[in-house]
Amino acid sequence: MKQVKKTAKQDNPTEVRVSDKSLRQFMGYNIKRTFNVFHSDLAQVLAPFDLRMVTYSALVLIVDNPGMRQSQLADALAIERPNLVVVVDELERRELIIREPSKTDRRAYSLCATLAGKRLCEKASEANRKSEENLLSCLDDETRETVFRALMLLKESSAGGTT
Amino acid sequence: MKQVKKTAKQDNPTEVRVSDKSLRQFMGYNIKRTFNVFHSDLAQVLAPFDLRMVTYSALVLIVDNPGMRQSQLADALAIERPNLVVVVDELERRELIIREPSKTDRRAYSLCATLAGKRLCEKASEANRKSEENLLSCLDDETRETVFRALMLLKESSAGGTT
DNA sequence: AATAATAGTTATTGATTATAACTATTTTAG
DNA sequence: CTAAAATAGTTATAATCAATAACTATTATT
Repeated sequence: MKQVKKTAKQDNPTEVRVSDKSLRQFMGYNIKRTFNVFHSDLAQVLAPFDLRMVTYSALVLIVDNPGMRQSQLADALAIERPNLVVVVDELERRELIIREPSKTDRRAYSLCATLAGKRLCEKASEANRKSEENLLSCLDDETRETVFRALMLLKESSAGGTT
Repeated sequence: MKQVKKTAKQDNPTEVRVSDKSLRQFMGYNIKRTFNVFHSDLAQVLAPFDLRMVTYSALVLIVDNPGMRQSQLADALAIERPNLVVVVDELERRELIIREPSKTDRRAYSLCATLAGKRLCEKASEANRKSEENLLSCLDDETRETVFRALMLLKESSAGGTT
């Protein structure tokens, strides 16, 4: 991550504060900056569990959708199949999930979380909830609900969701 | 959304729709998916101007802050100085900005937009506004304002980013 | 039976992001 | 004033992430 530094040079007229007021008028800019906050926060929250955002998201989806296929997982995560392989490999190596051959299609694997996987998932999600609660503490309940619904509408307005 | 194929396998229980309901409960997840929508939209909007998100953002900041230094720009964009060099190089090569040696500090450059840079910036911003207006059309004015203020609060709650 | 399509994989490339070290200055400390 | 530290911009390089083509083994289509 990037740290903001403060220079000692204050008397120089070119050292005036940088304005991003034009960019702030765009919703996309504000969403990006806000996402950065949530992203770096989540990275810190997940670090103790040795999970990254993508491995965590994958684990949650597998816990919620036992028996799902890798291609479904790739679709849900909006990442390419080849890039998912290493993610699933890691989860399997750590015995958080198992890959068992599908009974009905011998090309495919069924992904299921192990007990350890479910436990880790629950702990990580609980930590995530706590941390988000903290981040969201600056908003009252009604505002949260409004923002929540608005984001749902926005992200589904553009069909598919795949980047 | 992805449609499950109507094949003979439709009766296979593993072919069931994937649920992301656990992830949806997290604001961070919804913000990320929403950002993806805005990001890919912006990429399409900027393509005709031969601008990427980072070159566009840099240009806007330089237009708004004439004489700013590269290190200030890097801070404002939250990217590393070395990675900014190629961005500034490109903007200068295309004669959208000029890099002139600072009068007061011979290590530094003052960045200023050219007339062409200002014009391109204005056109790109106008296209961006139109496109965002379209994306935001699913929200009424009051909701937009609420979301806007909420994002401002959230992104500034965690002290960082653009000063 | 021949052909096309799919699931997962490998290899590879390109883009993005981060780190270390260099130069030319400027600032600070003794 | 001089020596050491800090800063602005740069280069080179490494690490990470995302995208594409092609391969295998199956399954589906005609």
